[in-house]
Amino acid sequence: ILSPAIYGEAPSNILIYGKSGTGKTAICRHVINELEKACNGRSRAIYVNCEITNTSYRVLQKICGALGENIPFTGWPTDKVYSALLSGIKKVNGSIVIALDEIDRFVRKDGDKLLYALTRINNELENARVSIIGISNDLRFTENLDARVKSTLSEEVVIFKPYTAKQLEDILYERAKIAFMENVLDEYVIPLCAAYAAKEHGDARKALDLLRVSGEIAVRQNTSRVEEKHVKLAKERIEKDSIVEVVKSLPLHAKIVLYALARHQEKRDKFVTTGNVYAVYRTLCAGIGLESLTQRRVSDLISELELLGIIKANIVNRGRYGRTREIKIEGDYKLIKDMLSYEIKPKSLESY
DNA sequence: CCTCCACCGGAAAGCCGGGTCA
DNA sequence: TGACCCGGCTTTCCGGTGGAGG
Repeated sequence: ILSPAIYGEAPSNILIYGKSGTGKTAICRHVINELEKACNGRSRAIYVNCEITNTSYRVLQKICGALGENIPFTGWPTDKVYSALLSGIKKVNGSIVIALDEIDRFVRKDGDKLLYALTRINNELENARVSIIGISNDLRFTENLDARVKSTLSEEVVIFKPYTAKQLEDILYERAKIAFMENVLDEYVIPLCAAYAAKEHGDARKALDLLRVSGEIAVRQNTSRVEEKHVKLAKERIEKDSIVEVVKSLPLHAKIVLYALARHQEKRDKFVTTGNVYAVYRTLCAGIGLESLTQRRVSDLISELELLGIIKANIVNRGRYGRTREIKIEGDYKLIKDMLSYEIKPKSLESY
């Protein structure tokens, strides 16, 4: 699709979709590098990761910087930045390919104004042409774009399918050759890593993490070989870490609700109802001198926790005893409880 | 077959911090 | 600088509901 750029012509705009770990970024960067090499300075290719550079201004600044127009990282009015961009572009006597990675994050935060400007910039140019590569892992992100932007941007759409287990294996074998000494990997280690990752929408990054952590665990255990059990341990550790991450970043009240649930579940292993959780939640709030939210809101928080996959909440009808949700923490509630008990310290823990 | 429990979940409006604009 | 807007979070209000028990 990009080959016209080699002759200084403008390639079509491209939208690339794919789940995380399917190689969008890696391939895009590689292709862009090759492109720059192939066209020998005639055309230019610029890569911007919008997850880090996530405001219009800074994206523009990045692009201008790459075109040799230095702009302070804050302070200029937008129109001045645009004219700097224009003069930067005019210096190039060919086409310019701009890759915007994680474009959905940026649009969510800053809207589509910049994209609109970029897709229309060609109208003001004579001998240079700009085309855009948008990379997103959200298939629906174009839905809330300006219709004109949407249609120009998706001249070409490329979808990256998730890797199959077999493909993941190939990738892992390739890397293992570099990372491990010969014959330290047990025969089933790589297929197992691949299989785990394939289950999670074929995420190659996950597969590689799994293999690396397995290796680290084996080293720490002073064994000379990496075996299946290490992979299993690695999987557990990665899962645990990600739960810890999610729980840490929860808003305060969600944490208290979760803590209430964990404490309740510790007492009785059975499912807990919304009413139960709410009662415990209120005493916890009172304990730390915090205004409690309404049950309606807590009900929503519970739904959010379920969406995050930390808890399970099924709606059940218990006839005479009403309709409610049966809630349970997925996996290790002790871990969650211990984590949160540091943060939430009721004055009277024993009151419940 | 009816009742009524104990919530669910939609709608609408208020609050608040942050940003925009003239 | 003040009027205004926006979006996220929260409250208020309320209609809806599947089935155990009468």
